[in-house]
Amino acid sequence: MTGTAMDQATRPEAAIGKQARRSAEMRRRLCQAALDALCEVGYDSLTTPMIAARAGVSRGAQTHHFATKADMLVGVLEYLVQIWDEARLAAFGGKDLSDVPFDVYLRFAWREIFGKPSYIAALELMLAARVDKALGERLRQVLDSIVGDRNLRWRQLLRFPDVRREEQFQYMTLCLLRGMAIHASFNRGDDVNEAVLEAWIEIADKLIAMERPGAGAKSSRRARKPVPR
Amino acid sequence: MTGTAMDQATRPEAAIGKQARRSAEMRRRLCQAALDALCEVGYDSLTTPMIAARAGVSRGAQTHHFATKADMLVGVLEYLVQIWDEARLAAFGGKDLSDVPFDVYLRFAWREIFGKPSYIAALELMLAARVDKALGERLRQVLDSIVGDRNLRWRQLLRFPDVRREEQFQYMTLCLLRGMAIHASFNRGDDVNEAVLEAWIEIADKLIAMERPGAGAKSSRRARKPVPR
DNA sequence: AATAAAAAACAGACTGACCTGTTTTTATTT
DNA sequence: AAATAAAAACAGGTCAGTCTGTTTTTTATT
Repeated sequence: MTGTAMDQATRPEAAIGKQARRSAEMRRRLCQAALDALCEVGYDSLTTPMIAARAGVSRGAQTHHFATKADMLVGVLEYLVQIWDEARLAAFGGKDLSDVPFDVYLRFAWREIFGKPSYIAALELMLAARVDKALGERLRQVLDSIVGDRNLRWRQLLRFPDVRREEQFQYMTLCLLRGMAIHASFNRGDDVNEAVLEAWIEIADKLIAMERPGAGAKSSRRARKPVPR
Repeated sequence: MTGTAMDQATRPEAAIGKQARRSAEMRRRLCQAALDALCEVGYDSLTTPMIAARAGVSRGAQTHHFATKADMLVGVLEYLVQIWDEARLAAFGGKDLSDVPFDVYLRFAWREIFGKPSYIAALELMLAARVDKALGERLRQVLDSIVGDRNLRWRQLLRFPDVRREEQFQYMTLCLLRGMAIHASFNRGDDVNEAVLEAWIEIADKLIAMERPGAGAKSSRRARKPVPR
């Protein structure tokens, strides 16, 4: 019906016109409401009327912007990705991550992304994608669109000579963070996650030191210039 | 109404009577059907009529054994835990795990438990528990009932002098496996999990060697008697 | 042991509520 | 005036829980 969700949702809201701005604002409100609802009631109980009500708009307005529920869900994930981006920019700016110690970045990732309730929403979407193949394809597309940038950031962060091992390390950390998110959700009131995070940092520091070319034991915590050149 | 689910589901089906056996069989069929359905259509689309239909029983029979949907879900998790137990027994018997190398156990855990589609079902239940507090309490109770045995097994497996660090290591591995399960579900057709598993084994071996008292580099892969005594 | 009473297992239908997607109407912008 | 945005009502379908009735098994009684 309308253009794809991404076209409008991610388009920088420049001076395109009044209705475009109104439209973008409405989409944002709906996505925010949907995300809140998803966090609060869970994927299973999430309904389109409820999203509209929370956004304070009619169902008609909603269906105009998001024709189907799947469209709405894709919109939510795009919105989330946007939030993550903004959080990263707020923490590190657009700067090269070569100067950021691994533990600093990891703590940021847990605190601002994986440890937040909204990440559970993302997980629920991913699990829902398992059975709804069409939705899954669209969600994967959203996440794939940032995988390139993410790899680049990790490249700056770790700078393993062996890129294959670097990727392994990256995915391992990702799996760990996701697992921690689940643990935090299910066994709440449990401080084991903090300990696990610290333990992984400890291990990671050693691993990074081992993988890097001129390795000293604590090389990862004090970063130096990106490339000696 | 009837006794708790566990009483009947886990009670050894000895000569208690014809009715008890029939009941246990029916519960088993329903739980198996519910698990299958959960794996196939996902938590969101799981319905009670659909479970009954798959089990080939009437809805009346179903509601007799599981009055509410939540009862049914608790039953599924109990059933799953039972399956995991059986898989472990089939692989290692009831024997002490002190002789089992870590990598063997970890590979088993991935192959027979976390890497299976049914583990996603368990994850979906855990995520559903986030919003349904009452269900969550019951599910946690089911899983808590095995946490003692699990800790014992890991104690045999790892034998860290520092139990605190051992627990850390255990939870770290658990988080990793859960994260891998999600990755396998969402990004299927991806062999990165195997690599991550191997990488973790490699790291773990070193960690185990470091934590153990008389440590040689490869001490973890060739296990020796539980306690020198 | 035989029979009557009670309890448990099973079957099928019903209901009130709610959800998704669609269609029809009204308002706002260009 | 034309097109887009928003509102409101509608239609078809489904689900969870409940209820009534039937069959099978167990227990109590004589």
